Amino acid sequence: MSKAEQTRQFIIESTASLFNKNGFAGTSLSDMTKATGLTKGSIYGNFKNKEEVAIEVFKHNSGQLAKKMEAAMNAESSCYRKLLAFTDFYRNNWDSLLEKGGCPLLNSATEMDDALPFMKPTVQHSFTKLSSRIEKTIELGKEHGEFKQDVNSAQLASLFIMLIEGGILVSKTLENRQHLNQALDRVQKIITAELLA
Amino acid sequence: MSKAEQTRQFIIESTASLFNKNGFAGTSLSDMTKATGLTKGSIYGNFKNKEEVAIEVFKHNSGQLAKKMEAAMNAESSCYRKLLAFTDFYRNNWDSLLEKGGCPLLNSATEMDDALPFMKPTVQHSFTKLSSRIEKTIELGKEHGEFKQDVNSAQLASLFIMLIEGGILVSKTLENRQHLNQALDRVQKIITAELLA
DNA sequence: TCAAAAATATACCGTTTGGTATATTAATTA
DNA sequence: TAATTAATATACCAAACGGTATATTTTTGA
Repeated sequence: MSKAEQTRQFIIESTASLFNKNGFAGTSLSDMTKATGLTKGSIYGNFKNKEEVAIEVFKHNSGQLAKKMEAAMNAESSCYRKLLAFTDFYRNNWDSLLEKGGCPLLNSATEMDDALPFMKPTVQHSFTKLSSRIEKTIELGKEHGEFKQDVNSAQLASLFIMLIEGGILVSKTLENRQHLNQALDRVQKIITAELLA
Repeated sequence: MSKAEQTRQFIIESTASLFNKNGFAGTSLSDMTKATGLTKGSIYGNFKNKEEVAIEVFKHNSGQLAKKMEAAMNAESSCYRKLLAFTDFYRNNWDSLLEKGGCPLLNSATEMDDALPFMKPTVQHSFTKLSSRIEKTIELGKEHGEFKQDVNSAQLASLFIMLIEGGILVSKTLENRQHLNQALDRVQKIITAELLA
């Protein structure tokens, strides 16, 4: 990794929670120089502009989350337990998620859709990737005979994500993780009641 | 209504979708003067600062929504149908909600929690109010013998809101209202399957 | 180790930011 | 209708904004 690549990565990591917490409009270049200890010249030597940093930061934030989740799911063998690992992932990482400013998908999607057109494709892709990851797990479970054959995998995946993101929103807003836990319980209930063969 | 009160209301209404779409940090005073046709002097003659406008705009946005929803629910007599009116409210008003920049609770909650402490109590109150409105309808249904006695009203209300807000988020992000519709279908399914006596 | 290239810092640019003191206009009421 | 008060516009402020040209320092590879 060249020096420039190192610095790029350093800038991304140093401003990761800054952008996730305060958003694009709420994060200034002086915030970024403070967080990195670098100067504007250095940042602009490694990135085209603030937009590029924000996109890379979002990719980093959502990528880190996806990587951790992937590891948790891969540690399980059955598809049923993979899905449980998916829901438990949010239970087990709630505190660290809060520290970093919450779910980057939720945060960026909210600011992006009306105000940051340059972010839209990236955020959409991130959502689709998470959704299809769950969908494929359900599909595989169907092939293995673990799950019922007549369920709509895509719809269930989307439903789980809506429940969980809604749970994160309410729990964060009301500062009470019980709401998210209830949403996760409900997802697990749906898995056992409607998915298991 | 005095001239000042009229102007106050005019400023709030003129900047309502501006704040809902672009957020607090993404809305500048020049955006506000453009939207109102008024000058900074006039705005600051009627409001203490930008924060006060943002708070009043949020109250207006969420209040309008609550008022419409209240009307839809009050038009029904049975609690079961009141809850259906609640879910159908989002189906019937999706387009107009999109025009205005989406759900103000969702938008403000996301920007508020890490970046806008002055907004926190107001947004929290708005969430609680919506939740207790649903909770009370369920409680009333229990009293009337419409609903099962052993359900947890507060938990169900919170669950419905999480599902719907998550549905709004995903539908808006992926520009496909099917997701929200599915979330609403699920809420209605829960009502008939778990709530109806 | 030394020159070429790459990375970082400095110092600046014009513009916009949120906010305010004061002047002007419009509304109210005696 | 005239005097008073209230509402709005004008003109300004210092600070911060995103961004850049250039100088300086570090890496890098020969």
